[in-house]
Amino acid sequence: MRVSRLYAPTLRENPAEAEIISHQLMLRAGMMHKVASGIYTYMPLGWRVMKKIMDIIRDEMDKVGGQEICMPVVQPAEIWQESGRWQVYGAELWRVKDRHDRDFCLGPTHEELITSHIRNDVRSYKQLPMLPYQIQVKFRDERRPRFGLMRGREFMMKDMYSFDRDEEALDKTYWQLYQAYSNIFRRCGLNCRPVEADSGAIGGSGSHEFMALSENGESMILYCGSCDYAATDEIAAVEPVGIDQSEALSDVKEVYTPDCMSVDDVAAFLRIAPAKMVKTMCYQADDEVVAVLIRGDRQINEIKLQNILGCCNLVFATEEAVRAVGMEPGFCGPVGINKKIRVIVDTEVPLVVNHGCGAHKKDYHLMNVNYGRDYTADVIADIRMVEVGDACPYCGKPLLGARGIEVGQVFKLHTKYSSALGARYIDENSEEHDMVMGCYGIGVGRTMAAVIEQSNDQYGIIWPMAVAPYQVMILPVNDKDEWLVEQAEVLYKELLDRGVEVIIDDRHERPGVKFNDADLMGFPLRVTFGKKCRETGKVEVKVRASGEVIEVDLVGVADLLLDMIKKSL
RNA sequence: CGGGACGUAGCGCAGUUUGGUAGCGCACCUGCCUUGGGAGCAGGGGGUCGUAGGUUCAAAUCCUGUCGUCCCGACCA
Repeated sequence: MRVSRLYAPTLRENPAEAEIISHQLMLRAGMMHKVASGIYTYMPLGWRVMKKIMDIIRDEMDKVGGQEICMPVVQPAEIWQESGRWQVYGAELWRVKDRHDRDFCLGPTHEELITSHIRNDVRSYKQLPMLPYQIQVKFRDERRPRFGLMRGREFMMKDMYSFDRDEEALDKTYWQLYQAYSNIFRRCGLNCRPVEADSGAIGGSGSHEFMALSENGESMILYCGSCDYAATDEIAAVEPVGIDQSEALSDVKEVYTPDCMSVDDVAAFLRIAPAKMVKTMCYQADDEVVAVLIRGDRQINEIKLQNILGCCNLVFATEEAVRAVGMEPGFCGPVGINKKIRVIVDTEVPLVVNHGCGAHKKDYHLMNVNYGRDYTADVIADIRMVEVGDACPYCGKPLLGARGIEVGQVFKLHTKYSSALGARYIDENSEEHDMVMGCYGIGVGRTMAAVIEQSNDQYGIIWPMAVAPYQVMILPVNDKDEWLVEQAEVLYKELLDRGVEVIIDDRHERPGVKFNDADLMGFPLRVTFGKKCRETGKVEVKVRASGEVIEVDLVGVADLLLDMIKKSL
């Protein structure tokens, strides 16, 4: 490629809309254009990177027995109604109608569709496992698209679905994909960490997210510095910590606490630590109101809570709903609570001796309350949001925190979709079983953005060799020097012939402009043809990542470049 | 969906308070000059001021509606 012909409108200044570095650099390097909020055109440089990432993915998918297919973007409503997700999926599901007023949607994911194919095509255990995958555009009408490709409404995603005969086989497939994912992100040059994750609305249990570590990540992860444990803050398990456990139980005392609605108010008013309080929060879980108890200084993890309750909708109960079950908003407590209300208690609460809590009465709290003596729970469970410094659930060492970009996720779906859509097979004994499924996604654009987040400097992008849009840039400093230009052109042709992805900056520009664009676009290797070449026959090879400059004889520079490329792949 | 801000040339912005010929920098085109880190000089092209309506002799500027975009929050395979 010649830069004079390259369709890559570079910008000297950052567009105002871009907040994070990857978004800014992609726009400045002319890799993409915004079309609408969360919808982008990939320009030639951006698309070359996308294709390289996709090829790495294909290679690893094929290695584990995957077979690439391509399913449509538009899907009929029927299969979504069959799985029940037509109702469950909210406004994020982009619904459209055809000219006959029939319902369709733009696929946000393809479990329904692939399962409907497999149920028709696969009947016998002899055909399992089956591992179809695709790299396809997905649509999710996000409430708030953000950060360029990081969270778009239209985005490129690889999704594989596995169909196995039983849990044991699924487990094997799952860990093969887990390993394949580790390979993919390593080959893309990402510093990536798999973490235990919630399986979310897609259902099922057993999931890992692959997190590219980055300050700009949208997810919080907790990990242990001493062992392998790592999890998202959504599910990270925590060990309960006791408070004043040697203290003797005291008698319950009612105290007047005017205008003290929050834990902090009460704790300040009574001069006790918030950790000595227990707060009672009321949630609307589908049709039921539940009371949830947690230590005053802790936060409830609503994902853990929802998983324990097994409900679809979990929201904070309205004041009316709270009053309707006989409680006083702001002064809720577990003692003497309406017996019809389920009480969920965090594992730490029974370990707080002589704690404070609401008295069920406006402007009053109770002191010296104790679990077991004064009240009981329907469920005791870990429903607490993890905090940095909490003990690792495996080895007890303090957990560390980091932010991450979720670039991939592997799920065990079990039989959620196969049973809903009737994907069954016949075993050796002529018995029919639901297939056991898994699904495995990778955000391609997000992976590209994550690479840039992790690999850039003040001058621009620093592409790892494996995903660079071009491996080598040839840069003749002075285009008036015909001899010099000719030497550069000879090398350009030789590299092309030898299969190197090479680009030559043949523009009539001053050197500074060329150097800056080369740095911005981030090509891993740069060969500079300058005065030195005429005087000594040497050119400069500059390594973008390290800044290292090697002076080499023009003769043999192609061999050197091929060698350097090979070593960095 | 709640809160905040912004829509003026491809990009970054000024002009709006106090209505009166639409501007600056970058980019682009021509010429000269320059060629190892976004040079200089001279000339030039490009904008229904998001959009619809209203007030006014006169609207980028004031009023109303509407659309879009971004940020914070809520939400999220």
